[in-house]
Amino acid sequence: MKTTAMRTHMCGDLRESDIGATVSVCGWVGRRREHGEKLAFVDLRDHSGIIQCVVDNDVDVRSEYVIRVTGVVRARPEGTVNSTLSTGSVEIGDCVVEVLNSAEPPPFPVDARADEVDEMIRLKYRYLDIRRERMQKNLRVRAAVNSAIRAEMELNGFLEVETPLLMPSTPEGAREFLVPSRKDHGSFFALPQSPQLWKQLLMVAGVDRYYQIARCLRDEDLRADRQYEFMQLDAEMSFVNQEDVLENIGRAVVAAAKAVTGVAPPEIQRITWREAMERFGVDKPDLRFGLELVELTSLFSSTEFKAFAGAECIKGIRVDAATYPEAAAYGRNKLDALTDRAKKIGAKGLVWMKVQAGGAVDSPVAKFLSDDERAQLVSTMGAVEGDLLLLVADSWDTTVEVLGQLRNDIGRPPVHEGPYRYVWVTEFPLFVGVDPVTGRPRPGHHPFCHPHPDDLHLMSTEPLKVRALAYDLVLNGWELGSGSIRIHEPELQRQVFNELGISDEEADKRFGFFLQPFKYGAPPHGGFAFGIDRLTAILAGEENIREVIAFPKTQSGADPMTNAPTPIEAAQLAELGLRLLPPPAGS
RNA sequence: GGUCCCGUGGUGAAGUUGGAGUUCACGCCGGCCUGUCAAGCCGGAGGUCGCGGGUUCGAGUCCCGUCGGGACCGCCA
Repeated sequence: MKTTAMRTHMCGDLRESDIGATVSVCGWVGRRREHGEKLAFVDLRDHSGIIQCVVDNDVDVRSEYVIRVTGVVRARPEGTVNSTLSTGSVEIGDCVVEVLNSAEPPPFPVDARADEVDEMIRLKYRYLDIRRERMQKNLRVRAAVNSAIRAEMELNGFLEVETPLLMPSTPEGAREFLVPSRKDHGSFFALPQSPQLWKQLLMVAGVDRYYQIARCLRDEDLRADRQYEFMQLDAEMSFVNQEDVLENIGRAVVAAAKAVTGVAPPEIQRITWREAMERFGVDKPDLRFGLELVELTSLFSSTEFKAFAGAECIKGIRVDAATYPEAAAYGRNKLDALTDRAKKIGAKGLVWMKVQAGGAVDSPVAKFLSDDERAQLVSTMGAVEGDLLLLVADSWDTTVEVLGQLRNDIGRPPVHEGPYRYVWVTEFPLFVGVDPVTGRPRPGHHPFCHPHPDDLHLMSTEPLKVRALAYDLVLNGWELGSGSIRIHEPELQRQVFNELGISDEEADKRFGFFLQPFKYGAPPHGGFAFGIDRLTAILAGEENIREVIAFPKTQSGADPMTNAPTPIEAAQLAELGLRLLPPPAGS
C-alpha cells in the first residue's frame, strides 16, 4: 500500500471504479492549462503516472510545484477523455490545493521531450531527470531484474555473502582504483574489479553456493556499456561441472528477462568459441541477423590470383540485396571506404564483387579468377543478381576478425532491438596470442581457468590449441558476462603458470595469498559473473547503460551534478601521507 | 593515447560566398480566456554564438589551439 497520512491514492492509479470517492493525491505539477481566473487543468504527476485535476478556484501553481490535491473523482465529460493517459477517463474535481513547496522553473521539460536534451544537462539535474517516466521505468526495470535474480538464486540454494570493498592491490587485469591508508602511509587498499578472489575462497570455506549482486570497480576508459562502477551477479558453485554452472546462471537470466518482459526467453543457445569465430568472426556473436562468414579456402586452393594463392584462410560474406539493398548497392566510394576499414582492422585488402545476371561478377579482380572459380564462388555463397560479395584472404585470425567487423558494420541493429538472442559461447582458448617480450602464451581469461580435460596433453606441446572450461554469455552482440571452471589442483595450477612463464617463486609472490588457501582442501568449483547494467539496459530498451543507472558518470569519468572528482584539502593529503607531483611542465 | 561527430537566450534547432546577435519552436514573465490535455490569443524579458588566439575593413561562419559532451579504437587478464 502506498497510502500515507498525506495521500489516499497514487496519481496514476485512479480509475472509473474510483468515481465518487474523495481522494487526496500528492505530487509535482506537470502542465497546467488555465482558462481564465476560475478554471485550470493541472496535470499532477507522481511516479505512478498523471491525473488531471480540475481547479476552479484561484490557485497559483507553477511547473514542478509540490502540491497536495484533495477532491472528488469524477468521470470526464463526454468527448474530453484522454486515451493516452491510463487515468484518462477520470479527473479530480472540487479540488482543494495545498502548495507543499514551490519550485523554480526546471531547466528542461520534465517529460519525454527531455529525451532530446543534452545528456550532460540531464546528468547535472539528474534528480529532475529521474522524475520522468522513462527514468522511473528504467529504475523499476532494474529493481525487477535484481529482485528476480535474488529470488531465483535463493531458490537454487545460493547463499548471499557480502565481500569487502577494501582489499589488496592485485595489478593483473584491469586498472584498479586505489585508496590510501591513513594508518600506514605509503600503503593502499584497492577497490575490487570483481569479487573473484573472495568467491573462490568462499568455496574453499565450504559455502558451496555463493552469490552476490556485487559492485565492481575498474579504472578503465568509459563507453556506452562501461562505467567505472557497475553491478554484477557474481556466483560460484562447488562440486560442479560446466553444465551445472550454465544451467544455474541461465535460470537467473531467464528469470530476470521474464520478470521484465513477461515472457521467458527461449532456451539459451550454445556455440563454441571456434564456431562463433568461424561463422561470425567475433567472440560475442549477434545472432539477430545473417551475413554469416562463408568458408572459401579450398575453393581457391589452386587459384592463379596472387592475393588468394597460398592464403591460410579465405572467407567471404554475402550482402544479399533483398535484405540489405543499400549496402548491396554501394558505389565505388563506399566500397573504397569498406576496403579502408578492412585494412585498418588488419587485412591486406578487401575483394568486392557485385553479382550480375547469369552469375557473372563485376569486380576489379574478376579477370584474375577462372570461370570455374567465379561460378563456384557464386554457388557456394548462394549469391544472386544484385548481391555484393566481400572476400578476405589472410591468416585465419585476421580473416575472421575483419569480416566479423564488416558484418557488424553492415548488418548489426541497435542492441536493444528485438528479438532477444541469448547465446553461451563455450570452449574459449586457454591462451590467446604470445607475449612479444617473453615469448610466452598469454592467458585468454585469467590464469585460474581450468584447461579442457581433452586438451591437457597439448599443454606443453601446443599450448595455443588448448581449450579452457571458460564461457561467455552474449545477448544481441553484447558480452553480458563470463565464467569458468577454476583450477583447484595445485599441480595443474603450477603447470599453467609454467606455460605462462611464471615461476613458483613469482606465483607465490603475486598470488600467494590466493593460492595458499588452496592447499587446505579446495573443492572443484566454477562460477560466473554477468553485468546487471547491460542486461537491464537491453531489457529496458536502452542502448546505453547510463540510462539504467541513477547517477552515472560521463564518458570522461566525471559527475556533472557533484563535480566529482574534486581536489582535496592539503590537510587531507597530509593525513594520508601523500604529496602531489607538480603539474607537468608547459601546463 | 588515437579517429570521428557535436557546442548559438533556460531547452531544442536554423543561420547561405564572411556583412549589425538575425530567425523558429518550446519554456519563462505579464494580460485575455470556463473543457483543456504539447490548450489558444496578445505583449514582454532573456545572448561573452564553450573559451583563447589568428586571418580580415568586418568572424557564429575561415584557420590554429584549448575545454566540455558523445560514438568508436586502444584498454577492459
